[in-house]
Amino acid sequence: MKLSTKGRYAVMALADIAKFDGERPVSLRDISLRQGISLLYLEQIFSMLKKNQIVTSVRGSNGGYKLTKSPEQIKISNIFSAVQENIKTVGCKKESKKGCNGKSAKCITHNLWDELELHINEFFNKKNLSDLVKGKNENRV
Amino acid sequence: MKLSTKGRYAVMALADIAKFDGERPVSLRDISLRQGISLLYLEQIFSMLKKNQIVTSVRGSNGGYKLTKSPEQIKISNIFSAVQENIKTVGCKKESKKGCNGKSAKCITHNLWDELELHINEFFNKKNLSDLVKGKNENRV
DNA sequence: TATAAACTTGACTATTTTAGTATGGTATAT
DNA sequence: ATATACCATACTAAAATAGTCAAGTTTATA
Ligand code: FES
Ligand code: FES
Repeated sequence: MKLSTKGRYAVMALADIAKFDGERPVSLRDISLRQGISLLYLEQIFSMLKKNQIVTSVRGSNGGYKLTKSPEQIKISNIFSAVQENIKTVGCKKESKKGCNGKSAKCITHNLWDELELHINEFFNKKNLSDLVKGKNENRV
Repeated sequence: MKLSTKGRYAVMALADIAKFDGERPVSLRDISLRQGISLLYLEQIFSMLKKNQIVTSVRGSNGGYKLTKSPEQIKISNIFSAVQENIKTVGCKKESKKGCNGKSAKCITHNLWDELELHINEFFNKKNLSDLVKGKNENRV
């Protein structure tokens, strides 16, 4: 079980914007250089973030992206669902009455994985962007 | 982020043994039929479980596998580490002083992922096999 | 003692997911 | 004008996952 780069980079990039936020929008080029993420990959990610109203864009020279809300209002769970990074712990389709492996009933472990998923989602709901930017004085980039 | 079948099946199969535990060892063939998991795949998984002393084996006809400890004593985290299903939330090497993407310092999101990993591992440390088998009266297989 | 059930080991492979690239645009500040 | 920066779609290489295959060894039981 590994967290994919898409979700991690999305949070990383948005935290970068939150940190360097000001009058002017932040360009992907700057984020790319500061965070060491491919520019082309960032464009792909930000296309999704924009579609889901996490950011707005300013085109043209000196353009870039801005957060639509204050960092406190942007939860990690919002970011993750925007880039379609979702946690799947169960082996079955959740809504379906059927279990995994085509069995007719939910398997013996189903509740365990379900509970885990709940735990993780709770964590992502509690955390927001400002939690990441708070320690501006620390030597993190 | 998806939980792999290796970890899920391992827990599933061990819960099956816990449930049908008795004098005789439980054969992989029975587990395969009851849980709908490929016999060949189960063999691979149980080879690891045995190496890590989660189960003992009885060879030959009427043989099979038995738990080495009581279900209460077998934590999900034990099972996961036995089959090498480990959670990776961070993008960097944990021990290294370096951050992800070859940066010299830990990135702005590092602590967040680290905290998440801690949460998940806590969950797996709290849960054991007997938690799964308790509800024998429910209509789960 | 023949036989079948069941564990043991290592290598192999197909599928899926991830993590990007590549290409060819459009909009706008200077 | 032109460079900067967003926008959109398609493609691809690499890694991880989810198994399969082959060739055994061991032992209960008929
Ligand atoms: S995980 Fe849902 S039925 Fe097995
Ligand atoms: S996750 Fe550890 S440095 Fe980025």
